[in-house]
Amino acid sequence: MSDVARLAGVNRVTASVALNGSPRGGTRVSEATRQRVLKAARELGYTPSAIALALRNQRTNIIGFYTGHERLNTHDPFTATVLNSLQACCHKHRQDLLMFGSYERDSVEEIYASLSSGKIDGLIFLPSPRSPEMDQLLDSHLPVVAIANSVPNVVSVLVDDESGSHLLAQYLAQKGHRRVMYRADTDDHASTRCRQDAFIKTGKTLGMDIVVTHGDWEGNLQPEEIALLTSPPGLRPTAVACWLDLHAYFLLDQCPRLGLQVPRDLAVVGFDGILPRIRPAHSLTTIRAPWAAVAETAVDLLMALLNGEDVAQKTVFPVELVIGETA
Amino acid sequence: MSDVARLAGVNRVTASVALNGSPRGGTRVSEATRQRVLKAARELGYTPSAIALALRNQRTNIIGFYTGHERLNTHDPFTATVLNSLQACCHKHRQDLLMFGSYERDSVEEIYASLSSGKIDGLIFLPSPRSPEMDQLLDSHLPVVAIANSVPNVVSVLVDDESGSHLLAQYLAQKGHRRVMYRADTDDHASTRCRQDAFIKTGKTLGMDIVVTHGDWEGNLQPEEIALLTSPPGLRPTAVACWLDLHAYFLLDQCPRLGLQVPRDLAVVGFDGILPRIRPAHSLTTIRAPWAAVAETAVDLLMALLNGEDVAQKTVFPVELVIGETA
DNA sequence: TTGAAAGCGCTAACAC
DNA sequence: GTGTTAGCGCTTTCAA
Repeated sequence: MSDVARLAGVNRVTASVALNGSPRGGTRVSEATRQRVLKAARELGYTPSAIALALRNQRTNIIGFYTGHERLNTHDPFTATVLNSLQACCHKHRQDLLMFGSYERDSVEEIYASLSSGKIDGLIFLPSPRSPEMDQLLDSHLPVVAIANSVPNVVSVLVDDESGSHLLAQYLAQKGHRRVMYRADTDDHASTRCRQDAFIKTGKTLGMDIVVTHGDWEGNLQPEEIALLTSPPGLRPTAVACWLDLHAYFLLDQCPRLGLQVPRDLAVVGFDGILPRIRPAHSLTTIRAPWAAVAETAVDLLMALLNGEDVAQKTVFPVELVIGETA
Repeated sequence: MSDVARLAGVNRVTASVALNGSPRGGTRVSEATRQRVLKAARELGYTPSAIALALRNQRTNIIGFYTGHERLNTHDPFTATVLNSLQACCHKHRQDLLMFGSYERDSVEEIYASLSSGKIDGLIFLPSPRSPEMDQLLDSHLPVVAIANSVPNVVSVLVDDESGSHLLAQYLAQKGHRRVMYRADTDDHASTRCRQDAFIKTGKTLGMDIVVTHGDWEGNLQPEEIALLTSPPGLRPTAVACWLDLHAYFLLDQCPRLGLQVPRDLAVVGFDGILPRIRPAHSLTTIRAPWAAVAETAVDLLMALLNGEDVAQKTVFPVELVIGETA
């Protein structure tokens, strides 16, 4: 910019104001000088330095996306959907999106340092299985908005997990299912626990016998789950509810191998309603939630937070039952 | 850091050196002072400012990922795979990954300004349909590595498109197919053109009649394609080769509606071999390429470029034929 | 072994 | 309408 100023024959500050306006919007430079400065800038191919601006303004216009303690898996349809929407919404606000993926071997201190280095103005946090303790981070002054899982003392954008589970249990009960297996999350998040508790509560009320099982954290079937599913027809569950669509799809893949025909021998339902880009083999009965809106709202709220506005601590989006061919 | 220095009773620069070492690695501070500084830093919860460092060193340790002119679609299995791998590899190099998604309405100037604002040290470029002209960008001094499509004068990491198409044409010919439809990319990239040309060349040599068609840019079937596929058995193609797996999957979805049973009535092959996280309805015959390695290599090369090393202008990875149930 | 000076690129606040 | 000053947080060069 010094060069631009020199070429235009003005002071650096004048150039700055000519290019980017003055603090209180007042006309500072004459039209003639402004034109001269603009011309000089064009000739020199001047591009403002985002870094210098960031240092000056204490604001980078970058927001971070952090998913916790396995590396960011963009293959995951849920993560992909959220990421897509975050990206679009950041763009709308003229912010950039920085991806944080941490690994097992990273210490919490490292993550903390990385997150609070000033590189980002705020953080969108998608709590995931095996996130490290985030207390320190959340105690810091970095504005954070959590997605999908409520985190104490953090602005959170959620979907109505309770209603979703309620709808599913009701639907299965109405279809006559009384012995039901619930494939729960291995980790204990507010949201996943809520889905589980609500399902069990409604199910019990409607006369269901519910057995809770856990896949591994990727959703693969465990030996005890296989044992249960292959026990004699009068004993084995007639329906399985999975806490996440992905896990339901994995189960559906295994059914032929287990000699189970869906939905005749086994009904399967999921939760999240995200349609993969490539149509899967089964059309799943599930709960659909407006994840794009969730992500967009999260960014909007984060921007509001950055502007010093007060925002709602919790935003909850409604969900709906989508009936597919699996239950 | 001033605070840390004050608390430790030393000068700012002494603190700096104590925390991060001196330029030429010489011992500069006594162990006693170093300990005092470290202690002070811990007490004050000091975190270095990435921005100040960036301004000082002219290096942000952020690298950008740019896919051109529609918004970054992380839902796309190909993009997801690349992104995943980029993220992991950036982490390995202790770099952060910044996502650039641009939209139709963004002018090339805006994109250029954004990319060359100094926010990123270098760029991974995934040329995609409808990328804007990047000449200006590529003329700039921003180090760039292109993925999947070779770009003139830019370091590129590619897969062997020619061999892939050759293998596919050979396979289809050997299965007896003589009337073949080639679903080409709507845009004219080096890589996609290479796939198409090689397929046609090998196919012709082996006695095939090849009709080239184009889906829309998302891969949906167009009226003329439907007309072709539903023409009388003796006339219509017996096989379809798609330039991208995604488009093959879209076609496969439509086949039942067109009264075509795969592979009896129609053989379908794709190109890229990326397995979606959720198993699709069909196991596709395709060309598999090591995309994770491609992305990783791209980051490695970019880092080398940033360190002022000379790197190969082109890196080409081999591919292999994967036989599924669709051809 | 430590301190002082200078500067990375930019702009709010204040003179003139 | 324009120029001067000072400082965002840090580090390299040089002098003590």
